[in-house]
Amino acid sequence: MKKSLPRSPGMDFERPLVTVDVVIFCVLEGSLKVLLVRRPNDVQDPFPGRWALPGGFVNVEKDRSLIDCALRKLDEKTGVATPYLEQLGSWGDADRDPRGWSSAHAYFALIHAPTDNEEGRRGSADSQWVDVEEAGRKRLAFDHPRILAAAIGRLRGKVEYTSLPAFLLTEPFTLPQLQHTYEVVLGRPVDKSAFRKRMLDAGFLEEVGMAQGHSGRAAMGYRVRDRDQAATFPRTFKAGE
Amino acid sequence: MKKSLPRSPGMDFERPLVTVDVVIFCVLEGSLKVLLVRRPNDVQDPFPGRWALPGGFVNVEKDRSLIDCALRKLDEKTGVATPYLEQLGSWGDADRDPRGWSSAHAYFALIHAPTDNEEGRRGSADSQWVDVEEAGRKRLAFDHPRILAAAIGRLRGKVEYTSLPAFLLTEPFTLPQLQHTYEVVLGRPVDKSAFRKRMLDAGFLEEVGMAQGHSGRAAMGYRVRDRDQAATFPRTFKAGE
DNA sequence: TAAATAGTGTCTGTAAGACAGTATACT
DNA sequence: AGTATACTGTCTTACAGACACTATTTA
Repeated sequence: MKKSLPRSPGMDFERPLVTVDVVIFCVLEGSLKVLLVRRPNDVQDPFPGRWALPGGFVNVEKDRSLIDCALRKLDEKTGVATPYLEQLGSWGDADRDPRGWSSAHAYFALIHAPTDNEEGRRGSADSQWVDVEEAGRKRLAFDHPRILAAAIGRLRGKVEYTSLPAFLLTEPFTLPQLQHTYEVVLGRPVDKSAFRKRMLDAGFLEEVGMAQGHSGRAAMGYRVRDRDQAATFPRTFKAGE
Repeated sequence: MKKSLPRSPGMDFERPLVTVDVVIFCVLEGSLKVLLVRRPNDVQDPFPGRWALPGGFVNVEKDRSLIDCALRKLDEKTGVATPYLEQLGSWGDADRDPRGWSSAHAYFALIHAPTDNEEGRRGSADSQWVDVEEAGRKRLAFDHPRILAAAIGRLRGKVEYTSLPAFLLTEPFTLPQLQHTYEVVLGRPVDKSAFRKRMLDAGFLEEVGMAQGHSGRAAMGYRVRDRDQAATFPRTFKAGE
């Protein structure tokens, strides 16, 4: 297969290792969590037994593209096939992997909280949902601390002016639920009236019937109109309630 | 060197090709330009003779990191050592390079217009400053059309709420010059009064004495306070003058 | 003194935060 | 009826766009 062109004379140099890592977020038990996996406890392996972001080498046979590779890893770890997925950046240098010059393509994904029957809410022995604050303090493998920090920074930043938190909820959801998700990610309260105006004016939500089930007045249920892209607002949030 | 750990059994798979490409912008003759290079006219080579973005394979021996590699390519093509440099994204799949599965790390750089004595203003036979509109219509090598489109989109987008155009000018510059640069990149006029308030309030500029030399009233000269990061504004521009 | 360009002041519209008020569900 | 929650209306403030005005330079 391939090598349709004659092998150029300049092509016989050492190639870097290429990995894809995915920072997977969800909101669970009222706080923002990230999925960490435990590296195999094998002395052959770099960082044995340490927590790390899910990821691994690109498989030239199986993966048609970087995004395919990211989706594959996400599906393997969470069973979620259609998340919000965004490229975060890439990190590559001679020292980040003891096995050699390596470059990592990092993605970040937003998924709704796992239900009790899938894979267990709290994770398993080699895979766990960890509070972002706590994950930031852990001594993760490779340069995953800076990748995680970049992901959290990007998420917190974009929440100020996009509809990203909508992808952290199961549909349909109500505006109070969405507001709560914003508050969890931002780490501060936001004004109810301003919040509702903002979300409804942005026009990315679609009414989908009343949602009942708890005490108090019933709320309108919504879903996002176009799950392939986030809405952006013209202005950032200010202080709050 | 390296290979300090025993070669793991799972490490003998095919590695993708890894390249770094740089989208280099400047403002020349009143319009936004991008640097294109001509690929060698060699049948061994993919896309012989076609225009492409400057870039090439990561050299594991010479490049300590991806950014180093990007800076090296920029310096080789333009002689500029301290540009504004930002990671744009990465593109990788089985088909973008006929020589095999390849991934490209793309950066974009903003530099001031080349002076007449360096390398020639319009470029040379194998390297040319091209208007972005025209470059967008060219049939560039590889998937460079989509990388270029992403870079232009990112630049135009960020100009709405950052100080990026300041990096397209030689220091010191005046506020009218800066406004003109914004207008060139945005492709539309902006209001003078609002513009000045915005720039001065953002506090990223530093007065550096009056600038004379042409007809009309002399203007204050400025330089950016911290060349390592762009300022961001709370709001986006609206329509204009 | 006129032309050209730099810089300022004032008005207005828009949109968000504050917060109190109204509506509708369940017990 | 009372409580809990969803939703709306009104006031105020901040800030950007519009645009006319003043200031300072060169010809």
